[in-house]
Amino acid sequence: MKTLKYSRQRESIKACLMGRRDHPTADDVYLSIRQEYPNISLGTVYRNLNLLVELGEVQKLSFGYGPDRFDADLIPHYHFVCKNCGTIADLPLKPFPELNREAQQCCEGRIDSHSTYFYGMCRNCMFREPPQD
Amino acid sequence: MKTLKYSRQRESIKACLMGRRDHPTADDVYLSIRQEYPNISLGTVYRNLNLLVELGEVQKLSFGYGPDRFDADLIPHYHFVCKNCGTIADLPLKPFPELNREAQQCCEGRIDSHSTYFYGMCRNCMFREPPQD
DNA sequence: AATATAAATAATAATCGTTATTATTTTTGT
DNA sequence: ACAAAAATAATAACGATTATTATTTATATT
Repeated sequence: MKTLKYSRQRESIKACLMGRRDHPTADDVYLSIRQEYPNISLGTVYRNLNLLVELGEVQKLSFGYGPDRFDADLIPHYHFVCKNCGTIADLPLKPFPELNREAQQCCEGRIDSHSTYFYGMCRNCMFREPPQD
Repeated sequence: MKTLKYSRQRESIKACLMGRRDHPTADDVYLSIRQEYPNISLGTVYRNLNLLVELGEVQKLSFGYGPDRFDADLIPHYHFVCKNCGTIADLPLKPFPELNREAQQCCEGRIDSHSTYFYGMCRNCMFREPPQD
């Protein structure tokens, strides 16, 4: 069988993710880790991020456009995406289980989960941008 | 200003989308249109699909993995994704505006919309696949 | 501590989905 | 019929991600 072996790179990747709140992309993580391990390769970052997702230690966020993001905060929560600047923010909002129940009532298959992203304009952009007409 | 000109290819693309319920990818549409216009190019399909989305005549679906899908059904509704076979199904479920309201209460920016996808196993796969342990 | 193994790595190529470029064709207004 | 603008087919380029491979590293066993 395939056993998991320790790797300092993986530790560093996980530590990096746990240390930030900005939902970095694989490339963001790569740039950050490079300061400690200057010749880590991007492929290693991707492989370990995916591994951590499989292990359930990290979650991957995919919303419509741009590269995927990673989040080490395992407490279930929704995300907000600013359509203007692309920033992702955590919403301190517990996922609604009743959504799955509602959907189940009109679905012939079995519903296990849902993913919801909220879109709009973040506070920063609201002040910086000209008001919409 | 930039005016829109008729194109038979665009008409065919829209007709194709309106004629099917399976949420095809750009490539699916391409293969279908090729029967009528054997040397249409994939770029033309992408360009027109995006144009139709901008015009609000078609919606684009992006959920986590794989290529984007397109849907000519403009009545707002949610979608179900089978994690086993990848099929997309419409859920005859009106989007919940209260979701936006709930999220707005704990968001400093302005929330305009949300996108929700439900994941699970479709009826077909439930019967075909060994029951999960 | 030395050795054998299996897994992880860095470097790099390859893939996938999509967008950009450009010379040519088609639409449309005069 | 003609000119101007837009759309096209063909193709190159792109960004994000995965696959390949020779080398290095971690770990279990001697």
